[in-house]
Amino acid sequence: MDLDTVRTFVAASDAGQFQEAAAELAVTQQAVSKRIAALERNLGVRLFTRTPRGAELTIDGQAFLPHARELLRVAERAVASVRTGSRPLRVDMIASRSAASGLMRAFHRAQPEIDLDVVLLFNIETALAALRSGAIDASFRAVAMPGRPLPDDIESVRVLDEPLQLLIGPAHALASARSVTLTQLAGHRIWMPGLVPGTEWAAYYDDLVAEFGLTIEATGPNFGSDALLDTIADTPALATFMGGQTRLVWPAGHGLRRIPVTDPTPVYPHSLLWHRDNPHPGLATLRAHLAAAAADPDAAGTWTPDWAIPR
Amino acid sequence: MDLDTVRTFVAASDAGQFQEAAAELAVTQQAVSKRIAALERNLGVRLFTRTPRGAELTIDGQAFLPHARELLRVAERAVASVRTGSRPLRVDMIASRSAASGLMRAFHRAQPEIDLDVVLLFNIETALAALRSGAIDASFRAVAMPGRPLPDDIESVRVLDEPLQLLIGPAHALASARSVTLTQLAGHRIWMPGLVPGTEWAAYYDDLVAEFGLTIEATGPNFGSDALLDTIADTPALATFMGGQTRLVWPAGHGLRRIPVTDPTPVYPHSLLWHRDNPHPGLATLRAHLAAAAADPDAAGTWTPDWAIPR
DNA sequence: TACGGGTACAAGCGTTGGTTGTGGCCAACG
DNA sequence: CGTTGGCCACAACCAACGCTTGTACCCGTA
Repeated sequence: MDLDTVRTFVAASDAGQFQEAAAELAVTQQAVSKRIAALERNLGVRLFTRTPRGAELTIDGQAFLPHARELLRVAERAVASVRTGSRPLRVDMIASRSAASGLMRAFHRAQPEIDLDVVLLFNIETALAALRSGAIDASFRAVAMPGRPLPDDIESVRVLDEPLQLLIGPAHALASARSVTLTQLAGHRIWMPGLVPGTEWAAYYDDLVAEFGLTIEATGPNFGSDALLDTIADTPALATFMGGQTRLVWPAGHGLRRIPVTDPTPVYPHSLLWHRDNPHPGLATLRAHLAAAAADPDAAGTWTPDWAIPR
Repeated sequence: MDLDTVRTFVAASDAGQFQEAAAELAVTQQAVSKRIAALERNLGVRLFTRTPRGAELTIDGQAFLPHARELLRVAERAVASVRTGSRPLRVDMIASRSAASGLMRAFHRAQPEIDLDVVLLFNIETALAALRSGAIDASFRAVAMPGRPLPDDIESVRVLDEPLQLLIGPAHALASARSVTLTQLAGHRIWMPGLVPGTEWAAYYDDLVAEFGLTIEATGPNFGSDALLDTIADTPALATFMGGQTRLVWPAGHGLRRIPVTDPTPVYPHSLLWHRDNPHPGLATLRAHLAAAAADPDAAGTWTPDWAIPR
């Protein structure tokens, strides 16, 4: 199906006749007639009843019309998403399931007129390059380069500390615990599939392992969270970490448990990063929204890597 | 833009390389390459970075991808809307602003997995023909043929009585009234633009006029509800009727008032009509939903035309 | 009965979009 | 360090699509 054909259908429907639609689209009436005929042939239904004074929609055409309009709307948004200059605000985040996603959903609810696009870049270095080139407008990240401060032209603000919780199945030794401490986890197998070296998540857990002597297995490809949850639920000796604010589709009947981790609570610190000179109007709105919405978290009793962007 | 091109983009993005995408789409690798190149030329941005072992998305490509998927989803729904056999439940109603629209929105919230399409047919005769031919599955209508009962193969159930209210501007003589009676309205100008002869609305107001001696002006084309509301707000001597449950975008600063009408309250009786032999599975669900949701209205103190479908 | 306004059909033709064939690039491997 | 394998881009060729011009047909109206 060709969107020009769909546009022709909508124009003919609005005009009530092919000739006027043809004039609007700057083609001949015969071209409109052939386009409509081709669309009808593709769909297998008649869309217009031709009359001596024009063409009016059949019932099938009436049913198709709103879908056609929606198609054109979506197509326009798709084109706008890559338009240079005045494109939607493009935000990078560390993972689609992270707390940053929740922040952006809340922002979208508060400012629905600001068009958003989310991308997931590989790591902080890619994100910084993209911020500087203008390919993205903002990035939710936790870290500077290892051991290095952020460059001068990148600004940042700490927006959310996401506490990690332990996710375990019903047969796990800690299944009945109200909470666990990090030191209690020493010796337990913690499984984090899909941790890619070079990413901040990998660095985060590397540091966590080094500081508290945990055994984290990052082996194996990531088959998706469903497979992960299945395995966790079925394997008594296995546990995994999960963002405490993640609202996932909770599988029924698995008996999965979330156990808070304390003394200290490992938190993942999300900061918003942006380029000093980025002129996108939505960026200022996003910064204002996050500044107003971000409750200043209590840093006592929590753990973050020392390379995190300071607040 | 061509949807085959968009499909090619999504396939190449999923496969991570053009060759595999080409195999899936049953075309040559060169065709995929040309399609992607054409899409990039149209959009003005590079979507993939070509590497010796495949192609991976650029940031622009990542931003475009969800829009492309959405485009394909919408296109599929559009095609499904006119597919013969197993198409969405197609429901006709008397007006997009009527209470039937609210009922269908509630049904969609309760049963979001049932795909719906709404069409607006001219009058009851068209609707009956469409029900019989299977072009539509259900119709919200108020009346049988004037003076004739419904045919045997059409079944019906009364689902909602919609009370009409008076809509007036702040300078109208009745602006401060808590409620008005129908007899009080005699002599006042009531303006209902866009009442088309041959429709049930026209018949409804004809009967209302005849029974209570009102003066209803149906003259003039319908320039849309915004223009209607503007005129009502600015003209002290003008009033109009409006469905009491209509939730419209209430214009600010107009000072418009809704006054309940009593003794009796004119109500518009909505019934659901369907063909006895219609096999659409969504129809049974809709009927069950409406039967459960419809509160049996109190008929005392209300007025409906005598040709309404009896309850 | 002619006219005007609308649509559909036919013929001609340029352009698009597919295929085959080929070359270039880069990583992996002997 | 050269060869091989896998992948993408470019070129040439060709069929098919889609637009234009010209024309016929239909129907309400003067």
